[in-house]
Amino acid sequence: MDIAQKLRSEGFKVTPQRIAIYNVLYGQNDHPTAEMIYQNLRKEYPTMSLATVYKTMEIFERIGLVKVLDMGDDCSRYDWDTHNHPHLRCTQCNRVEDLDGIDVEKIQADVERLSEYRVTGQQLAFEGICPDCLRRESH
Amino acid sequence: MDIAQKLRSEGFKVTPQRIAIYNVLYGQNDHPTAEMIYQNLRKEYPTMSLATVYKTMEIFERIGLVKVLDMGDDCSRYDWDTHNHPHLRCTQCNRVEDLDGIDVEKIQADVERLSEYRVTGQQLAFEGICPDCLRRESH
DNA sequence: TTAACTGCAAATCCTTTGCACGTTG
DNA sequence: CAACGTGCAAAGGATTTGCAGTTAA
Repeated sequence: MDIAQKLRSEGFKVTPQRIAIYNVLYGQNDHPTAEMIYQNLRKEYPTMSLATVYKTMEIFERIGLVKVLDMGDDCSRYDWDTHNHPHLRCTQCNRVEDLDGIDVEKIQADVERLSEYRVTGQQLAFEGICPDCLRRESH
Repeated sequence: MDIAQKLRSEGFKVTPQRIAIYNVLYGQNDHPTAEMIYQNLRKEYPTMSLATVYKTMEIFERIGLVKVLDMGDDCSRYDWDTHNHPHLRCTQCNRVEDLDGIDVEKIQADVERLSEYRVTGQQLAFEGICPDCLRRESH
């Protein structure tokens, strides 16, 4: 099911803005902020507004089309890949990356067992220095 | 080493406000927000200001006396227990709790191996429904 | 004594909201 | 055509900052 169908099936309308915003997000792997998405779209849609980006993201989050990330740098970042996985932010170049290979299901099961919570969400955020910046540092 | 000594050894002055703020934090296990600490202290220190709480927390964080938590509810929470451990927030009563028993060192080592980052910080935040609220729900 | 700290008020930054106009279904 | 969406501007809320008066060392 593509975004247009997903939106309609959840009772939302399909607009050029929503499609464009999703495409920006989907096309890159950089976990952009609302501002980054907005700047990216201004060229093509001169009337695009930041408010529309935020409103769209709220809908996308609600219907499971994006995951909102708190990476500890005072603004939300968005990920089109909504399966649970950890993220890393480089404190030097500020990039945010996905990390595969961690068994998040096991961690969540452990958390449920140890806490007796019914866990409904998780945010595994790491910060550090990325390989590129480490290399740059050693010169 | 107590807070007074720690502050002095790091070149900061020891003030009644700083001691009071630390004591509020240390005395309870509720991971309070700046606002909660401020409200808690107004009785005893009528002139206490929110700005002082924030400025104090910044210093405490810098010298390793507190850990700042992002629990996804739009405001920072503070934890006097700075050893790495996961936190849980109940989405119904909004409490934030510590969780012991997860091997965070192993997770961090896995993250470093898989990503090749030098990891300097981590934030393991879970949300869900706490045992009390689950019980309340089932009535 | 003096460098640091406090606390008020104002500023800042991200995000949300109100509303008139435009668009989708 | 009725409900929903857009985009501007203004509001909101957490946090930070400037600064004059106060305090720790």
